[in-house]
Amino acid sequence: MSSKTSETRERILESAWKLLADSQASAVRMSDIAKQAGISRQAVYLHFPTRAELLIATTRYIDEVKDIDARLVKSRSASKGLERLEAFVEAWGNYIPEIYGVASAFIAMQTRDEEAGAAWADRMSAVRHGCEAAVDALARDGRLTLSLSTSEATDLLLGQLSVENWELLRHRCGWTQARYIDVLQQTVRAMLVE
Amino acid sequence: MSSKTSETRERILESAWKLLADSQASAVRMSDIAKQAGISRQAVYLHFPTRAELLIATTRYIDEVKDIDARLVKSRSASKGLERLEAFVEAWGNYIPEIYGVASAFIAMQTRDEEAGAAWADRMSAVRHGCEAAVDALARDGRLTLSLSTSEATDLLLGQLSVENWELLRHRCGWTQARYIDVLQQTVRAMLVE
DNA sequence: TCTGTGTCTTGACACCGTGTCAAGTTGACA
DNA sequence: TGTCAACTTGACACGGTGTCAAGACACAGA
Repeated sequence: MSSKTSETRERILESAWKLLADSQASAVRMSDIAKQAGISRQAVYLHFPTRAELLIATTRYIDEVKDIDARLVKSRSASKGLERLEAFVEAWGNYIPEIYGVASAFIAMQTRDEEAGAAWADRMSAVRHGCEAAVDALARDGRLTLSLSTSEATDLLLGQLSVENWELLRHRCGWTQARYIDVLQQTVRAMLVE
Repeated sequence: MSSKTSETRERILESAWKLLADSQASAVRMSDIAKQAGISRQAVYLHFPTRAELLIATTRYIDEVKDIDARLVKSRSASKGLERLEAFVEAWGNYIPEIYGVASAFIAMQTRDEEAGAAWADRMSAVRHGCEAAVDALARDGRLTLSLSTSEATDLLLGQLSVENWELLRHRCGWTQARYIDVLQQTVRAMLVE
């Protein structure tokens, strides 16, 4: 029964999401996810061939449920570069908490697992495109800092908006989410805008 | 024979350093290090109880050989805050390549290994002190951006000077080391200096 | 020269997590 | 009633860390 299949599949994805969200990411094992979903460990492998593929499917699932595209509309439709940049920082910066669990599982995994590394790199390249679009819009307005090429500015922005930087400020340094967004907008503006 | 002991110990540290420097950090196993040092895997455990302790000892060894303290003298002796900040960015930014191998082994390990996590956090707190000193000097000169507290400015600087950010720019984005230093000095100045 | 001690070797093993395999159960549907 | 797909149980291989025991070897001091 295909509805039964996708029901179980969804329960696995929900379980993975939940566990990754509240525990230390890489401490979540396949058996934990199975237990949470109320099925056997082997049943998980009937739906997802490897841990990496399960993580990949989980991010896609979150993107769907949390509607990443809708969050980016405001940024995409901004007419001025500066406006676009600030909307992008806000949208992505507020999306990081949603995916942080899965993200840190990927980050922990990417050193040992080729597939996970590729999947995460792919995801980051999508973020990079967002950064690039904002930087390009800024350059078109003639407001990009002169000493930076658009590609360098994009790289810097990507680093600023990295999950690792978010983790540092929010978790290790105890910033609030609101302050994180505020300061990042201000910082990025100081860095990139003439 | 204590001279023999420390000779082997040093050979292990050298081997760990070399392997971590040229391969993907977390792919380096205890047995690889043993082979490189020309001894058995078990002999490594006679000198270092765990992989984490070996990594810790390796960073200390590198600090000694590469004389981290000497590199920070210029920054510490700067009279103006801005001068201190730039010297610090240069010193630490140029030190990262030396320790990158071990650093990424720590970063990969910290999620699963409590001890490694603590050791790396400890190391980072030393860097934070350096950041803090630069920020304080800036504040004393009245040149710290008004919208930031000194602790926030310190956190931002730490993020900017993180190994993860260095890796992003140098490895994933292909920046040269010289450009990395240049741009970072400029960026950090734009972010923090009034 | 004998003996003790510290360093290292070989080889075995426990543990943990991932992924595989085989045989059996259950429930829905024709 | 028989078939098929989804799931279960239980076993196992693999790779990496860390432990343990028995023995080789060299060098010290009596």
